[in-house]
Amino acid sequence: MSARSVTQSDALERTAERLEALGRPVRLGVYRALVRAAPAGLAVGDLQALLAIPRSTLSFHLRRLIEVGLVSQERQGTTLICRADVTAMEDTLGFLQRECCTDCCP
Amino acid sequence: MSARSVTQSDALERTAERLEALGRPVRLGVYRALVRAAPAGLAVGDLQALLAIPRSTLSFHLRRLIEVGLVSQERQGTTLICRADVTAMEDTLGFLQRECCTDCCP
DNA sequence: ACGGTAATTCTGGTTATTTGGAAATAGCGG
DNA sequence: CCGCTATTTCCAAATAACCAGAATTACCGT
Repeated sequence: MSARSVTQSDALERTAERLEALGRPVRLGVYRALVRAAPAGLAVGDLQALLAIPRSTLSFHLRRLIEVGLVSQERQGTTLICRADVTAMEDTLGFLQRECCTDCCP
Repeated sequence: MSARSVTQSDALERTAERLEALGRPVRLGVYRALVRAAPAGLAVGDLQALLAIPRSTLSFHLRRLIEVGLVSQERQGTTLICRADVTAMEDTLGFLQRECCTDCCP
């Protein structure tokens, strides 16, 4: 309805989305590798070699992480550099900690 | 192999498991309600009234949260009191923050 | 033991996710 | 434009998740 429609339940949905994205060992592994490779990032091919999973499978999971804003890509010639977006993670942890600290440890 | 078999990838799997459990709006909502009701906790029936979802559906999702250690139950007569287990969440956030802080913000 | 309340498990139908090979796309160098 | 490398999209099959009604278990009071 209103222009300011970022309600609390939107935040819950967005957080859930990101948690779900990280809630699969393969994807959490991908994300971890990217965080460790920060700030330079890692090419898709490097990730593939590192994690030893088929290209198409990696691509599928990367897309998931990108869709929810946890990872971003930048093209450099023929290779795509992937980077973890720390802001998204901070937002997610922030929601969790806020929820955790409401009414129980003020 | 060894008795001390809690490897780093076990931690990754356990974390992923918990993130997946929280990675569904319904379950994140359940968990949030329980955190807010801490330390007293909430009966299953109260949760059901609060969230307005069918009993069996709530039961299904609660089991998920219990299996991964995020929620515990204590029987009080005929009612089951549910509580959020803060330790599990702290472990999960700890893993995430540790991963986030390796090589990128020392 | 019986009746009532609280909650779980059973069951099935439906929908979403994961997976990886094969084919298609994108960009560069010659 | 052609070949080459890097990566994605397409596709089909196997698996897993979700939902909610009906049947079941658990516990208490009388």
